[in-house]
Amino acid sequence: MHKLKTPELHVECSACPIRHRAVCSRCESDELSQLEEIKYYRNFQAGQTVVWSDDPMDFVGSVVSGVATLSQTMEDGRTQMVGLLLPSDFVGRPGRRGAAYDVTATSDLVMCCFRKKPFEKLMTETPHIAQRLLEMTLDELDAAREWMVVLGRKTAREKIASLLSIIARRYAVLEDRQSARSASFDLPLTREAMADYLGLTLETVSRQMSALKRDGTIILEGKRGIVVRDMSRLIEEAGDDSDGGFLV
Amino acid sequence: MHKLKTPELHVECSACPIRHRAVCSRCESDELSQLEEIKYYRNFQAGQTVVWSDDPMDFVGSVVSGVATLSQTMEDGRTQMVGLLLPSDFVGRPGRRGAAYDVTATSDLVMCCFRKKPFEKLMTETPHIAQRLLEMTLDELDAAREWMVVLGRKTAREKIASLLSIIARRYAVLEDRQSARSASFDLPLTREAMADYLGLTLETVSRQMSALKRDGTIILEGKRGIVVRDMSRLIEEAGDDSDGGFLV
DNA sequence: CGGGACGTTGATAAGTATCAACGCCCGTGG
DNA sequence: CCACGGGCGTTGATACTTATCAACGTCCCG
Repeated sequence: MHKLKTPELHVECSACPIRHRAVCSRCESDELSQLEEIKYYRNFQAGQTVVWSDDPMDFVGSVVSGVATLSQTMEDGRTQMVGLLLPSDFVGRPGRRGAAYDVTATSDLVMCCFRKKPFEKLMTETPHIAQRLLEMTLDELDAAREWMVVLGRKTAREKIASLLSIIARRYAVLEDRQSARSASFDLPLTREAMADYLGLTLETVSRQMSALKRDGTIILEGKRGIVVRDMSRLIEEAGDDSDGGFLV
Repeated sequence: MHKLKTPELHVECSACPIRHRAVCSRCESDELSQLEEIKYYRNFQAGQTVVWSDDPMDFVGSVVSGVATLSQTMEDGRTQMVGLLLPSDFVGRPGRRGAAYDVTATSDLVMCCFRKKPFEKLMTETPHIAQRLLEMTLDELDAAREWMVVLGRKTAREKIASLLSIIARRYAVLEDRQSARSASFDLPLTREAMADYLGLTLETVSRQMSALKRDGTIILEGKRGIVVRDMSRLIEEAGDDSDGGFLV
């Protein structure tokens, strides 16, 4: 499907693109060099599975570039995505043996991994890592709860608008363009993946995307390209009282 | 509505019913006595609001007894419950000024509170508290994600069965009766609160409760009393592949 | 006795899922 | 080089689940 990229063998932490957002962001240079010793990079192609739910997982790590999803599948095949992992997001849980969810790369993906045992040891020794991990986990908990509102109470149209504005917001933060009125980005998800995220069918996703396009809220450029002329309008469509961090 | 109970003025941490489950569970006796100094109890009547979303919140704390809910309300009044707080659960986020959600007592409630500033200071000094808080937050994140599957992919009947089995499980854990085949408990929620938790209307909740009763999966004793003769049957109705921790 | 909170049940409407057909794009192999 | 096929997306017709609107019942308290 895609060509195999040559893995980047090793990047200095100090030159790392997620240096000041990831789990290591609070570390001093000596702590960083300890991490440097136990870290290694892994590359995944779009579509590849990083780990399967319940498989033993002997590492934790950060997304350096690309996008991955966390999802859970019921016995009969219904699946629900429970997390979207963008650069700087953390994967894996210290103190647990197996993975709790399927982790799948939806684009080519680079991860910075730490073997779990040494990472756990480091965590008990360097509070800066544990502190940052707590902070990130609390943020993820907030995001999960925000998503519960989307899943439980929003209409299909609002769900789509919510997903688009969350992705736009997260890219804006990563690229430091948070105050822009407009946004354009490539959707890192197929219609089916969007459906799994939103608790809808792919047909409903497709129809609502068409509807938002017809109404001029978004412009579609090819299958994946999204242009949002007016973020505040999209946020309005999402039915949020909060502006989602835009235009504060 | 209910009589005001005389507050328990002070309980020794060592005699506290949630001593070994709450955020303090890892603490040594000297750490416990530091917590003892900054703690105070607050009582709430059923129906009372503990804090409103976005209100300043100068404390964090643990539920000692009773039940509370975390919920979020959209501009137009739609509300979604995003958490159910049972004894030993933690409320509030260190490092944030305002509350993120409405916290409401759904039964008479006793909370063990810590003023936020001293608690945050203590957290940086005693890793046992931060460690336990990280662990609890990761558990909550898992619970939130499990709930996303319920909200996004389950039918009304499965949602009701899921809620009942989660409540049964949590009570069983609190009371150390985890391996019982049957369970009976009082629902700490009205039909409307259940609906807000499940992303349904109260009418649908009522109908599905009646259906589960008609089919013999549950027995209703009055409005709130629930008897589950066979937990495995309820879990089957919930559509879970995991048994939710029962009958392992 | 009246009123209000809570719960149940019924009739109907609305939103979304399901089943099905079709279009586009791109890579592969004859 | 072109035809084929598969992955992905769109659109339509219809079915089904759940929401909405409404009536009524029960219990408890003033």
